[in-house]
Amino acid sequence: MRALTATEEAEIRERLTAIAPLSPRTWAAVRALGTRSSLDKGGFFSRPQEPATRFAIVLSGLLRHYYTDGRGRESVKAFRGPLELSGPYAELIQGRPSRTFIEALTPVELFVFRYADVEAAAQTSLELSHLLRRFGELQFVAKEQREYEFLQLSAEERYQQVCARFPALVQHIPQHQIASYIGITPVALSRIRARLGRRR
Amino acid sequence: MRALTATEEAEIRERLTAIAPLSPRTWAAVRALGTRSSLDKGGFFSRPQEPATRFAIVLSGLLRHYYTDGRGRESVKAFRGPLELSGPYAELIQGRPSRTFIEALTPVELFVFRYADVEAAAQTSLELSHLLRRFGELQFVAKEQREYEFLQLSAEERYQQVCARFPALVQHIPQHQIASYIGITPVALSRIRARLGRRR
DNA sequence: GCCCTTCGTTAACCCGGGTTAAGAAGTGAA
DNA sequence: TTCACTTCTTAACCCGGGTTAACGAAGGGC
Repeated sequence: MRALTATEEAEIRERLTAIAPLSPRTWAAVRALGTRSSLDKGGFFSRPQEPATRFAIVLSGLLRHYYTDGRGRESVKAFRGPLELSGPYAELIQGRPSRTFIEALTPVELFVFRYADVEAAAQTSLELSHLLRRFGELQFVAKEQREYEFLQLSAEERYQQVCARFPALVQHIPQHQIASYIGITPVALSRIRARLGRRR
Repeated sequence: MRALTATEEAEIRERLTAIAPLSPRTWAAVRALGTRSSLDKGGFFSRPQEPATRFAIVLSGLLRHYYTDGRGRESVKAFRGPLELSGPYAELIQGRPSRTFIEALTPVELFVFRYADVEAAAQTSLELSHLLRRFGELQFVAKEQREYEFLQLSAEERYQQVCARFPALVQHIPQHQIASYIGITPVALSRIRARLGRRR
């Protein structure tokens, strides 16, 4: 378990500062709470039934958040890449066991926090409390954006949004996972792609 | 503009306390920031283009959050009833102009806050900061639940969820607004209801 | 009373996406 | 190399929901 490189530290700090102001003291406290950790491709950062206790900042690699229904059908909630935050957030908030798989799509390096530690620190730090709040708010905005896409966009339009927003992702991720992310089957996505290809 | 009744005060306080702990001092500060206000049926608490500056606790009545796309098609994001919070939350958070209509479906009594006031107060109050955080987290959980419903439930199942969760609402709200809430057309909802009726 | 609007229902037709199945191409392991 | 597995594509068929239109019922305003 290596320490953070100077570059990684700077990146994380900048990332957090973009969410909310972060004094040197608070940053030092946050940094001390995290530990570096890695996952092999195919490994899991979270699985259903496990207690939800940790979240992480992605240092490198790509993760996928998903769950399965009773009949084993997967639904992809999100993909997370470098400097994004990953974890079973809804379950952490609610103090419930995890219901979501978080899987490494590539080898992944993480900077991991125990949620309870951060929460405890936020009890005495306005800055940290504010950071947690801003973080929750951003998560909310992202979900509302997704709600908008389901309410007002067709599957084809949702696919084009994904292509526009995460061009790198579309290259490197199995297509059926993108289909699941936009709420359709792999076959349907294949047809959409054929349609778009023909049309151009 | 009347003051809050003792009952209303107690209800609001209990409601906020259920979100996060609230000392007498903090409660007094919060209460002092709000003002009572009312809307006639059909009135708007928020409209697109307006600056997003306020949110409110519903004292009585029913509100509907929705937006329209370019072609005037409405999509309902949420319904809000007594003791729930209403406001263009995503826009408040982001400091952007409102994009959502918030319409009174019945005459409505509100206890209104200016978001900037509450934010400012949270700069010096850990308790208030925590309250805002918990509030954002709950909003997030609600949206994630909605994402789940779009990803894994059919329109018919989504309708049954609504019936189970908001039985009162289904009685009193125009059906086409419920259709919009679950992401289908009024005609489709009518067919689903006919199907369900036949089946039982 | 009347008109007008809103709301819900039903029917006909179309189309997008689900389902199943088959096959092609690529990848990895034995 | 061969076999197995995954991924993607295409086709055929079905079904749910969108669209349009017509109709009836309910409610408000005059």
